[in-house]
Amino acid sequence: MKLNTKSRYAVMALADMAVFSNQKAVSLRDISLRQGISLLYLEQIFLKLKKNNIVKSVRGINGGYMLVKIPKELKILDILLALDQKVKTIGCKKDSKKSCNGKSTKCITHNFWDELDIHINSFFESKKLSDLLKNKEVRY
Amino acid sequence: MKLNTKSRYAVMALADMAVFSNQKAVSLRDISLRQGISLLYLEQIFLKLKKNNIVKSVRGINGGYMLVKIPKELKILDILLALDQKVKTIGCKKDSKKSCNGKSTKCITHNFWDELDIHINSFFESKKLSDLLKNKEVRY
DNA sequence: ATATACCCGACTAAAATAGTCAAGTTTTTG
DNA sequence: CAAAAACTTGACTATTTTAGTCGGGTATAT
Repeated sequence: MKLNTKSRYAVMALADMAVFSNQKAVSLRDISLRQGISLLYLEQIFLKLKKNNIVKSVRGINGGYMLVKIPKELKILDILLALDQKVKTIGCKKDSKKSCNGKSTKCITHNFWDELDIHINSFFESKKLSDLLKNKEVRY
Repeated sequence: MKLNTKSRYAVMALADMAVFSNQKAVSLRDISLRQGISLLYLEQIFLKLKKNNIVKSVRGINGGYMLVKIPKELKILDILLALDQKVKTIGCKKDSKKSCNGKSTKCITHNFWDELDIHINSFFESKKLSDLLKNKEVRY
């Protein structure tokens, strides 16, 4: 039950941007240095964030990325969805051969997993990027 | 963000037992047939459930497994822990080279992941095996 | 006796993960 | 204009994890 590094790095990087951008574009190079994330990997991640309209890019020297929304309005869920990290704790398609068929005693647990997904989803839905920055233990 | 099949099958199998055992041991063969889970895989799963005192075994003909606790008292969390499915959504050890170090802006998000873990954990902690059986849509 | 069912460690194929690499394009600044 | 900074994109790959299987046990009811 792990979140993958792409999602984690995405959230870290966006939090970094929220802290360090002052209405200016933040370069991946800077994020890479501050957060210790491979630049090449960040590029891959930001490609998706851009496609999903989480960030916008500024090309050329002094370019970089900017948040499309203010941190207070950016849901963590939207970040995860941008990286295809659907919160679906089991892959139980109705008509797949490899999984339960929804009938009889098979999938007794079906509704339980749905509840779990809702529980987790609602957490990510309720949390905004700005919520991460309130953290007392963080030093800038 | 997926639960592995071992954990899922464990919960399914135990729910099956709760439904079909009448104070009698339930054989893995029966569970395997009803739930469509490989017998060999079930054996591996039940080995762990037994080691962690979730079930007890009865050997020989007419043998099988029995729940140690009644479904109302068996937490889903205990089942997951038996299969090493710790709810730890990121692997962020303090002194690992591969992860954040807890200092400075690195791991801005640290506390957030902790919160997430707590959120999910408390779900599994609050749910009992008996909660799965109330499901209207299940037909026996 | 013998069939049924638990016991247990080792093994493996396939998929997912966590990146890297190469070869660009765009834009600013000197 | 040239050069450098920084975004763009698809393809590639090593490692790890997952989802099992296999083989050879042991215990016990009938």
